[in-house]
Amino acid sequence: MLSERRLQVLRAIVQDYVGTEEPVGSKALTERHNLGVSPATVRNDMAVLEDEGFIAQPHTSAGRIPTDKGYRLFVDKLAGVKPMTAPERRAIQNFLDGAVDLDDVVARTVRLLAQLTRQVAVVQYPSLTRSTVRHVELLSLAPARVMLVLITDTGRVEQRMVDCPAPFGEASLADLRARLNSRVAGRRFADVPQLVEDLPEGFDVEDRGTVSTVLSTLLETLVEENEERLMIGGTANLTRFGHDFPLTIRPVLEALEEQVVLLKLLGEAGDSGMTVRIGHENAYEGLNSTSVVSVGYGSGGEAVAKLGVVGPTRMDYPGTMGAVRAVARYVGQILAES
Amino acid sequence: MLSERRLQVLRAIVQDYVGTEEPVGSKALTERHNLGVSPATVRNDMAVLEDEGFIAQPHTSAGRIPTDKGYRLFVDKLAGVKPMTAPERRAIQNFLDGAVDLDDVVARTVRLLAQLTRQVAVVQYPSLTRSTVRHVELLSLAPARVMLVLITDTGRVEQRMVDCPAPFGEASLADLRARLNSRVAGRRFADVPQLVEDLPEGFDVEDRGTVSTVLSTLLETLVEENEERLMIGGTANLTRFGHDFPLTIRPVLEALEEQVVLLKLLGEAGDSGMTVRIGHENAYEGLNSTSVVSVGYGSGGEAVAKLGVVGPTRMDYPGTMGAVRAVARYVGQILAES
DNA sequence: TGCTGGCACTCGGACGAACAGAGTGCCAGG
DNA sequence: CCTGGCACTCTGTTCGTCCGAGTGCCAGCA
Repeated sequence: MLSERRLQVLRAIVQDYVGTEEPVGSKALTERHNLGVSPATVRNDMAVLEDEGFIAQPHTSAGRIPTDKGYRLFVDKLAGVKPMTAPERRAIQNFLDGAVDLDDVVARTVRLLAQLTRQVAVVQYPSLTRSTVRHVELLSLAPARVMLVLITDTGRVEQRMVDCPAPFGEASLADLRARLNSRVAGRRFADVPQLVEDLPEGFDVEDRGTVSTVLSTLLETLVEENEERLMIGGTANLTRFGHDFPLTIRPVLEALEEQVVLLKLLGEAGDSGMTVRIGHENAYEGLNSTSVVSVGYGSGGEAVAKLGVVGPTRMDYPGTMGAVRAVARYVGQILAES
Repeated sequence: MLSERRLQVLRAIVQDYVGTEEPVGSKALTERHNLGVSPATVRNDMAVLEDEGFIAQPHTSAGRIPTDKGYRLFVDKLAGVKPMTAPERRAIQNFLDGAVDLDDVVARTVRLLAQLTRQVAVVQYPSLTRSTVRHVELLSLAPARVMLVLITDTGRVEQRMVDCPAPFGEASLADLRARLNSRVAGRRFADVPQLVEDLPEGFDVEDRGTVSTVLSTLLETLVEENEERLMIGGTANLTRFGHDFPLTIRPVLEALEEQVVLLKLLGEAGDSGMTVRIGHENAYEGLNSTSVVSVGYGSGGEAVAKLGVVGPTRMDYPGTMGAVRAVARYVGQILAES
């Protein structure tokens, strides 16, 4: 176990490095933080911290920088979550309150997060499978052509075209619409498959094919692959990283373009509470020099999706965590109201 | 007027510079292109081209690079549009055919364009005001709460919550839905305002307030500001630009984040045919060292939106234009089918 | 046992000189 | 009007030198 002072030294190193972006030496440390001991003592502590793997030197005769392990300890034990100030909270609320629909909420959230944290923001759309059905609408566009529109309690809307095997009358359509809604309205999407399983049986033989087609299209839209969407923003903040660019920024941009990667990233994060994944803790290689701070958000107590930011491992963790938490909270409120 | 050979020299300079990313000198030119004259002659031609402002040298004793004006001449007079090969065309079609809904079409188009051109792709959603109404749906969520869902012929769906001034019965809602659709279905969005103007008059006094509220919400969604959406992709390609990064890439990323800027950019482009804006021809300062190739696309003969790519002025114009044109064509087809 | 001041050592980054190479402009001759 | 030749100008690179920051270690002190 590390002594109290050594932890303080580590904390000081992280804070200074995050601020200056430069390796920090023993002398500078004692000057900026009054640790009450001499540089020599700090050097000894640093040697220990280095042995333990919490810090490293880029080369002999340079200062130390925290390792991923060092950041991990910092986040877990040494730093709290810095709460937003009252004006900041007010600004968040005002900004989000102006949204007109779900797309707008998500877009605003992304911008907000990016601005607050000065990093790349990622916001997942509310998951379909974890939402409840508000309404299913069926529209007849042509005798054998139906449009299926799904609306969730979080305001998300999905639509699909369905080509029917046989013409389908207006009356049958109204019938199907009514029966479908009475079964699934207000229920969780995850339960829909069981709820509609035996629905075709109540219909005339000639309509059953169409009913089944409609239902299977409905179920398809719930498949994981289609259901997850997300929005990102603040990529311009990547240019603040370091000045060793292309190598750093390239794989990050690539990762951000691959929604699959991002979704996996968010998926791996814990389901409740805030998750911080530091450097190599991220499975995806391109993100090995970045940290991801994410948290679930939802209209009720339950999380319907996640949001977070991606930034350099050298980031202001307390501030970032505070911003992420605050934004998630307000987005949840907004969704609950709509 | 420039002699034929001088134009050839300019063409060669553009081609070589695009290929190598390095200033091209007289000797290298005569070696790679058989112009049939000596380097000295080419030098004289270059001096003329430089006087006319088509090329420039970064510093004395370096080769020449094309100026914006040079690229302009190249695009207008010296280069055609390089058509896609048959396999490429097939790949485009296959890739786009798999889309399940409009979001998917747009998302796939962005990816495709980014891959084909290895640049940043921008795709605008079909404009509301230029589309026609397929259906307007009204759903009662609570006694005084209605959800408005707009569906266009291009598959775009918009929804809004409406808080009614008074409770609104299921019967009145059905009535409104029917009357509204009979008036606007199949009509252009741009005409909707006039078409619904006198609609409240047909209703009972107590319902008129609600009807007006619903209608004004409907009209709001058609306002320019909300109606334009777009998607971008391929930002990772920015890292291929030059190696003088941060300065170049930063403002571009910032511009791309600002949808307003992009929309304006696309808006300025000509309405029909392909538009190429080179370097300083772009009004937005951050894009002064980039070129934008854009073209309208649409389900019929008429353009409902635009798509294009943003890349360095030093880009393969014929290839890029070919890809943009081909993709626009196929997207139009897909939209017409759905 | 733990802290401190002192000291020799290492290494990277900055600075400057010298150099090679690419490319130009100009000129005289075909 | 084209060509070969020539002197000139710049840039980028390489190499050596120097400086400073920072370290590790050690002996002394509480």
